[in-house]
Amino acid sequence: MDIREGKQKFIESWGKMAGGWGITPAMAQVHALLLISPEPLCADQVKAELDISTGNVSMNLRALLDWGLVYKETPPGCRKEVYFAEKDLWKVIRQIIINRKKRELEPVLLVLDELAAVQETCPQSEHFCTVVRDIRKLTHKANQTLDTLIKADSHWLGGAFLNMVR
Amino acid sequence: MDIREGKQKFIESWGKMAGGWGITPAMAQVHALLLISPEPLCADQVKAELDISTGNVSMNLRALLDWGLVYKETPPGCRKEVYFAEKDLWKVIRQIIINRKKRELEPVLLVLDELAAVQETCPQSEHFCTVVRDIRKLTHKANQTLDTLIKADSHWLGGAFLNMVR
DNA sequence: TTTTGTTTTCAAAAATGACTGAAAATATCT
DNA sequence: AGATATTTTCAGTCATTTTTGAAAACAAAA
Repeated sequence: MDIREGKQKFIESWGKMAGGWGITPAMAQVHALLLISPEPLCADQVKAELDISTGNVSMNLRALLDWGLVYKETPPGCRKEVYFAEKDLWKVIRQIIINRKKRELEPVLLVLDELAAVQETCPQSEHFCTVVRDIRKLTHKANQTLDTLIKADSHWLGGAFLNMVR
Repeated sequence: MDIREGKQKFIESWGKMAGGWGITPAMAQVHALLLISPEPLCADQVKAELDISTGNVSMNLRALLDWGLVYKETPPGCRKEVYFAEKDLWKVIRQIIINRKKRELEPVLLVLDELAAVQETCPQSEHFCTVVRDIRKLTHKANQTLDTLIKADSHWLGGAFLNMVR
């Protein structure tokens, strides 16, 4: 397999995995392209390589910057801005965790806290409260665990996983 | 907050979280309903409670059975089949991990293994191979970790998370 | 300040994915 | 077997999400 084919396949696969991680295909492709590019790229180059529209490139570069997965630099004496990806995978994962936690876990946490106010007045509500309590406990625990992971440094993060495997 | 309002809110929230977990809204709603129902329900009751079509109920109950999140029972002397959810949350999470791993992680693993065949013949391909190698290592590690989690019993699973938090 | 090159915004179009409804298949009961 | 109740399937419709493209905003250079 040569490098051109490899790049293409990589970008395509990264895009496919995206759905499951709360990332749009285009965003994932831009990220993949920047990940494997040794040099920073400008918006135009990204557009050309991936064959997606100017607006799409702009929006997704912005999103990746917001997510903390990509950085931007303005070379002196040059009008274009260039972008490059965070290459430390643990940092990448951490950023993804942070974003998904905020987007998905925390809203649920809020609702579960609200639901704790339901009174147990009948067999049905008793069962409901038991289930909600269980989920609430677990969700809070997951939330704490993620907070710890987020604060931990990359070395420790890898180590923790390794420990679980052993 | 009374039980009716609580149920509704719970089902709605569960549906919202669904997107991020590779589950359709309707599937999540059916699951939520069965989770908080003290008694098993038949397809018709699910349809009535959630106000979704017969076909949708059927497809999603089937999917939940496939995922191992819901069980089915045929009460003797009765024509309808009734469904009830797995209530042990660790089992639920384990099933979700199993399914998502199969659907999302394993295909990527395959591609990465293929990409290992790219030759390092230029600076660009050298960088490409480095990135792919890193991702590949990490992905395999994640895969192993998940395998361990899946095999572990519920008690240990909770314990492992607890340890990480500490 | 004007020109020129670049990025952002956003309404509309396209693509994707989920849901419906009715017909077909299956299962149960008499 | 025939009648009836239940479940499954799937093509078509509908809703949501993503992408486009062109105009507006912005920024640097002249």
